[in-house]
Amino acid sequence: MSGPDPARAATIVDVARAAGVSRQTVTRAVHDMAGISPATRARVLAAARDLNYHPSRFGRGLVKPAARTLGLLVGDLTNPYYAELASTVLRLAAGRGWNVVMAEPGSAADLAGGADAVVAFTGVAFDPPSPAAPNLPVVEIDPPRTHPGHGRVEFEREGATREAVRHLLGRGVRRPVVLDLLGSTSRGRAFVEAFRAQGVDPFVADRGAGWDDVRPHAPDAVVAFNDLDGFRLLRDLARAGVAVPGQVRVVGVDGLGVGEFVTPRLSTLAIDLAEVARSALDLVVELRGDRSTDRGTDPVRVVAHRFVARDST
Amino acid sequence: MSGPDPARAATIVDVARAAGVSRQTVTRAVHDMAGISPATRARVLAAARDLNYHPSRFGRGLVKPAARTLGLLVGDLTNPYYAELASTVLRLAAGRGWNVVMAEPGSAADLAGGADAVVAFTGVAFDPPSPAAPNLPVVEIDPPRTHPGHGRVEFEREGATREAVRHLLGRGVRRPVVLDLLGSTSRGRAFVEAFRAQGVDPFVADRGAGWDDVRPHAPDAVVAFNDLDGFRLLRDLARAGVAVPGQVRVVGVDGLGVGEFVTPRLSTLAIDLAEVARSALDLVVELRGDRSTDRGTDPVRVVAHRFVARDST
DNA sequence: CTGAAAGCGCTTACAG
DNA sequence: CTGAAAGCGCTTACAG
Repeated sequence: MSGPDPARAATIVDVARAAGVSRQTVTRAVHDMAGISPATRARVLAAARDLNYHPSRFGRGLVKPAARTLGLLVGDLTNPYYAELASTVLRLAAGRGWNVVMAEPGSAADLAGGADAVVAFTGVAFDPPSPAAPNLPVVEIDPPRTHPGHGRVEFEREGATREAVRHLLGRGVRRPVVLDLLGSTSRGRAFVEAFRAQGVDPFVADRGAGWDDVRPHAPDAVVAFNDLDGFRLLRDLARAGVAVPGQVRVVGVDGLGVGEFVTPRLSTLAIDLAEVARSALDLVVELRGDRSTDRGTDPVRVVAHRFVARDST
Repeated sequence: MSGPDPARAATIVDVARAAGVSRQTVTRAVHDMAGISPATRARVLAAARDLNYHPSRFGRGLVKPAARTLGLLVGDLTNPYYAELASTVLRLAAGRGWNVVMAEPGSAADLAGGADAVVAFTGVAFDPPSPAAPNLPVVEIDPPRTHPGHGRVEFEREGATREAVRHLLGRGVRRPVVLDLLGSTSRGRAFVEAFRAQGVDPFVADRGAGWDDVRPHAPDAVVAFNDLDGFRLLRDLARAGVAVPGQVRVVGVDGLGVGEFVTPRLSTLAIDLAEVARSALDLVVELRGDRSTDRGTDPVRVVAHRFVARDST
């Protein structure tokens, strides 16, 4: 009684043996192909069931054209900003016949192993396991620093930031506070510079600062790090009995759709995430085709923010 | 001059030939293994670069243990409800060593081909390509109907719904409107039954109905189809100058975190999506191990909603 | 440090 | 209607 090792997963050969047929007859049954008698098909399918047979993706992929797989590394899906980008990428990728394997930062290593190309949008730099995945096309969205060989979708913030600043100044703002990550990100720097260019020196506090931390500076405007932070600030101001935009004006960054539903509706720097997704996928295709000669300059696309004035300013 | 077909992607053999070495030496170079001279490694890597060589996931997967792949089919990621579930599944799956390939409904066919198991959470039933993926473990979350052989995570709504109804009735509600998908879903039916059990017959309108459509019924409460719809309704009521909860009380369904930030804060039926995700992954594991004998009853987990009373009721 | 051989699990012609 | 053979692209022992 030396049957097949039960610890080992059943293969097509096990099924063939159990059904008393050849391997290709199993293939025919499983794929519902022509040229097989109903009786044989039933017998094979029963054997497959009994053995809990799962066809191997790898064996199959090796021998017939399979969908390309795009690795999508995306910061916290819980933030609608990332979720919306992911949603668009999913739709676009499906349209182009790609599968998408997703991960949030931390499980990046596996991602590179299972993907034919990677798009990363996390706020931190992405370093693929270099030699194990040679020539892996990587596109980073709004990366904190450039990485030679990677494609980039860059965000143009200056124009919209200047517009937001003009908007605030035109409404009498003189004591703005900019909330930014310690160490300062490009979004925070853009606001600080735009204010200074207009002769106003903003106070910069850490992103984590709440209204209580900021209040001593007697601000008449606060630039939140992103919309989600802006929502929280709006709530805290309401609780503290501070009128928005009457006493304090608030601006967010990201352009979340739900900003329409908070009170007051949050003004924000929005970006077209569908365009971002489209640009990223274009770059992936471009990088794949690259013969890796003349890689003098890395491919780049630029997408611009726009200022959306709602009720909070 | 009959070089390799340029249309065909380069394989390990092409690289070996170009570098003048054997296949396994290419493997050594690419995986940064010991037992290869620096000079050889450099030569191989250069050849890989020149030929734009991408190792085949399939060839590799066939021969060494690879991460399992979970297919996650999820309705519109743009809804934070689905996004939060996806986020949890991603985290949990990564912790268990699984990759996750995601899709939104429509590209389901490819999903089944590239995954070792599927979790579906879409609001519609999921039908995998049956014979081509025999024994594919499938778990559906809150499916509209049962499918023999599929695992299910079911939502228990009755308790929380009764609680919400008691809450409303206790505040004087007598003319509630329930917004539901035409054809009625379990969430809508649960509300209707709970109201009737208390001697109140609610008016049922289609989910798409706006405040203008509902107003003629002079409702003193509206049960929205989900939180997102509830946000919209809240906005429309504010514009129409209707006081919430003073004149009309509003309840949502889903328990979105952002419900904390709209005005008034939206009362809702919440569900612990982390628990839902955990249950689904447990079922996947259970189904994979199943020897497909004694499949008398399909595995099921039940997760209960709870009523979260905020300011809109 | 390097290579010849075997084999992973499947499908695609081809023969009968 | 069914099966024997070849081959997809890779890695893992094993030999030198």
